[in-house]
This record gives sequence, structure tokens and C-alpha cells, in this order.
Amino acid sequence: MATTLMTSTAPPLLTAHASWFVRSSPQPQADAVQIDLRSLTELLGGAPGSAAGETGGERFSVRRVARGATLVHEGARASMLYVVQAGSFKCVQTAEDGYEHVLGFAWRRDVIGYDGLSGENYAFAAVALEDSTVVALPLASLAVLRQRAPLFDAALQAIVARQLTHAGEIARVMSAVAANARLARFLIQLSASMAERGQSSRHLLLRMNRRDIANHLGLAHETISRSLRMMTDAGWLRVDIRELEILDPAALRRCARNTRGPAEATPLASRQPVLAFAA
Amino acid sequence: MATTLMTSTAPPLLTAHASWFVRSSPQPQADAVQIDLRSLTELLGGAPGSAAGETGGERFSVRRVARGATLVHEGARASMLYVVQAGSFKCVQTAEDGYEHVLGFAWRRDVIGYDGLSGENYAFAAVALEDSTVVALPLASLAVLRQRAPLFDAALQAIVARQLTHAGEIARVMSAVAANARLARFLIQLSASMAERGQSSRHLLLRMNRRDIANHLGLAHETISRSLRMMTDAGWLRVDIRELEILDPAALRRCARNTRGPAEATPLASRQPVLAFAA
DNA sequence: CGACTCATTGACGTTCCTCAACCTTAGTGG
DNA sequence: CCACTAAGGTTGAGGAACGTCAATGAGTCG
Repeated sequence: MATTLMTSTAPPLLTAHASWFVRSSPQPQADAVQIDLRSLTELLGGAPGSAAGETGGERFSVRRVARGATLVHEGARASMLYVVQAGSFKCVQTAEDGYEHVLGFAWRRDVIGYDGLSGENYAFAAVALEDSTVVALPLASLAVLRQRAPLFDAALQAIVARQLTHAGEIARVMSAVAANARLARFLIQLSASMAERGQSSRHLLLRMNRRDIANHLGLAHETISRSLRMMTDAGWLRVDIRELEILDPAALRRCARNTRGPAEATPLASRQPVLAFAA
Repeated sequence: MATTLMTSTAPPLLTAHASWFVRSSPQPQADAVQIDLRSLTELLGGAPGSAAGETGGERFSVRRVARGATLVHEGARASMLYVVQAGSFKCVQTAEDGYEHVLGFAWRRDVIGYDGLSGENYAFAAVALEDSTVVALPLASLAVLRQRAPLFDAALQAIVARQLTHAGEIARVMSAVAANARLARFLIQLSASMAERGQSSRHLLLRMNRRDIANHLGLAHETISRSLRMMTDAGWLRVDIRELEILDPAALRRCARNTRGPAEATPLASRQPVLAFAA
């Protein structure tokens, strides 16, 4: 049923916009929604039962970002940390010659702007792929907040650590030499990412266009089309523009292994037994 | 001068090993070296003047890792966090079919094992590329430590944030479609990384072999050889096996922009005058 | 010295990037 | 209602780039 595609965090269709989303007129939050520390910790994945331990005084503003709008600008002075509450973003870096690269995508529970802690400025821009909402935390108050609310702190740390792991996965996706394998890995990773957020891992709704996927994977966008075609012809997927259903996950995983020929032998194994046998 | 290649953190040559490095015999630290919190914070890049504020009671053990030895095993229960003090590591992930992927490399000041905070186990293995030393922090004591030593905490946070930014850079390196551009970006990034650590940005000593570089970049190792050859022929580099000198950074950066089209042709020049004339 | 790893170079074949055309869907205005 | 425009997606043709296979040489370890 179509209901599997519907989630509490996603609007029914890309073209349908809730009326409270400000689109062309940048009229700032007239009705500033806020959430408390307890909800924020929960959003970050902290135990819901944690609420009792924390002082619930702080309130954080929720920002609405219309589709296509830029949440943070690359190179801008970093002052805020954002947690995606609903919707999705693409993270983009622009080279000095104007060429853009899509670093990745951010979904509910992801943190945007954490790189502001290391430098002065944001390292990349974040553009909303659909009407979205984020929780805004002033960077300046972060240290104090973490000190005062250990449970929130733990949740934040876990998210960042997870994001670091995630970055490794992205590198892995990109390392595949064959275009088919790259796309397969991307889809598998996306599927896992959705599952992690309690959504269906079989039915995916691609919030980004082919060009963004291609850019992200370092491929031509025509190649994305062709690879998707190949996979649907093989019976692995069912694709309808942005809607995607994974029919044969095993085949997809098998495809994701392709280096571009026979996989390479691992000469590392010849070194380890020395230590193993020493015992 | 050759002194630009010499740093306090690097052994003079790959083939020269300090005698105190245990090689084939895994005899554990008989003489356990330790450092205090003050030195650790400094290693992480925290202000050296910070020493006064922290309680200097804690001491952390320094582990020696021989070349080729594995510091952390993928999938092993995560119990420690390591900070690289000297030497270098490659971070490797092994797929279920035995195929290995080099996620990246870790140098002095980098943190290994931070992903243990999110899950139970390490997400990837770390193998020493040369005889190296790391500072070991028990994950269990991390929360308490951060609470007690805010300056250490801040330094650690900054490092992690930097590593997150760094992960984005890796994705950017990999996104280049042309092999030349990928290698160029890798070299530029490596150069910047070395400069960040106070080493020369022109003279690089490649601690990893061609196969690892190729694996990391998603290319064939023969392609690495050929690309390096092309760059030396063009006068951009001087390469002697593992020693590498960047002669023309500008050309390298220009190459890094290539999507794949004409190997060289810089359309940048044809674009700029338009803006110049507009003034 | 023999076994091994590492790097380089050449030849060949396939992938996939580029260029191009065409189609659908949306949004706009008559 | 239909033209018009623009953005996104698909498909085809051609050629360069790069992966694979193979051979060679240099350096290292036991």
C-alpha cells in the first residue's frame, strides 16, 4: 500500500506544500515555534525517559526552511547549530570556479553546522530539498548546555559520532569504481538511513534530482538514468521518477560489491597469522 | 634545506626504525610511557596556556604500534579512544566478501575510535603505516573527564568537528570524475593536512603505497603511476618513489578542477574578462 | 641467492563521459 | 483551451579515459 511511503516527517507529495510555509516572502517567524530540552534530546535519539534528569528550562526555536532556500551559507560566520526536525537538505560546497559539489544529504535527526566548532565559518552550505524544519541552537550556549545537561550531551555526542561513521560510509560508496556499484551502494546506504529513522527501507522517495545524485557520486547524470534502467530491467528495482521500490536487496548488495571485475585479493592476511600463531 | 622534511613526529626514513619498537614479538609495554592531561590537551591543539586551569592528576598510557600492526580491529568491542601522537595509520573497512577499502589516513593529532561512542563496536580497523605511538583514553572515563576538564573537552570537540569537515573534504576528493583530478585533489589535501601539522606543504613523504592510494581514491594502482608520471612530465611534481615535491601548486589546483573534458584547457580565463569589463 | 613486495610501462578492451535530441511535467500568459 | 518556456528525465552515438592483463626491474627480507 501507499501508506508505507507516508511518514510523519514527510509531506505527502513534493508538490503539496503546507500553507504555513513561507515561500517567496522571507517574512521571518511571526509565530516562533519552540521546543524544550526534553524534546530536543528525544529528537537526537536520547532515551525518552531521560526527561526527569534534565532541567527543562531552556527552549529552542524551530526554524522553517522553504524548499530551495539556504539554511546556512558556505563561508558564513558560524553562530548556530541546527538539528533537522523534518524534511531534508543537501550539503553543497562551491569551488572558487563556481563548480558545486554535493557532499551529502541531511535528514531528520542529522546535525548541520557542527563544523562551525572547529573553524570560524561554515564549511559548506545546506539547501532544503523540501519544506523543512530545524531546531536552532546557538553555538555560544552549547558548552554551557552540555555541562548542565549530561543526557543531552550524550545524545549529541552519539549523533556526531554516528555522523563521523556515516562519513566513512560515504567514502566507501564513492570508492566503488563501477558506476552501477556506486549507485547500488548509494541506494543501500539510503535505505539503511531511512530504516534507521523508522521509515520503510524498501520504499524510498528520492528528495533530490538525478543531477544531485550524479554530482554526489561523481558520475554523469545520464549514467544514473542508465544504471537505474539496468536495475529495473534486471528486476531489482521499480522506479517511477522520484519514487523507488527495492525489489531485490540481495541482488543490489551483490552489485555493490563489483569493483569492476574480479575483486582484489587481500595480501594483508599473510601478515596477521604471525601474531595469531604466537599465542 | 632537508630540514623542512624533518619534524619531531617523523622518523628520518621509513627504513630506519628506532630500536625500542617491538616488531615481531608482541611483548606488551614493559616500560609503559605515560603523559598527563596537560600534554594531551596540547597534543589535541588546545591552548598550551590552558595547563593552569586543569587538574593535572590523570595520566594516560602511550601505546607503541609497530609498522603493519593493527591498532583497532573492525567490529571489535570499542573500549578505547586513541589520539595519534606520532606516525601514521590507514583506516580500513572490510566488506563481508573480503574486499578491503581504505577509508582514509590518520596522522598526528587525529582521533581514532571515536565512532565507538555511537555504537558498540569499531566501524573500521586502523593499521600503522610506520612505527607509531598513540595516547589511549578509556571510553568509559571520557564523560567524566570531559566534565572535569572543560579545556580538554573543548580541544576534543574541535578535533572531532575538524574531522567531520575533513570527511567532507574526502568526499570532495572522491567526487572528481577524472583520475588526474582525483589524484591532484588528494595531493592538495595531503599537502594542506601536513601544513596544518606544521610540516612542509611542498615536500611530502607518502607513508602509504600506491595500492593504498589507489584503493582510497577508487582507481587502479597503475593509474596512480601513470597520473604521477603525467604530472612529473608536466613539471608539476618531482617524484622519487615515496618522496614527493610539489613544484607547481597552481597547476595542480587547476588540474583538480577538471571534470573530465579536455585534459587541460582552462575555460577560467575566458570567463573572467566578462567580469573585468563589467566594471 | 630466491621469494617477495612495490613501482613502472605497454597493449588491449570496455566503460562511461560528452554531446545531442527528444519527451514529460509544471508554471505562465494569452 | 492552447502556445510557450523551463526544468527534469530518458535515450542514442561516438570516442576518450581508464581498468585489466601482462611483463619487467628495483629494493628488501630471510
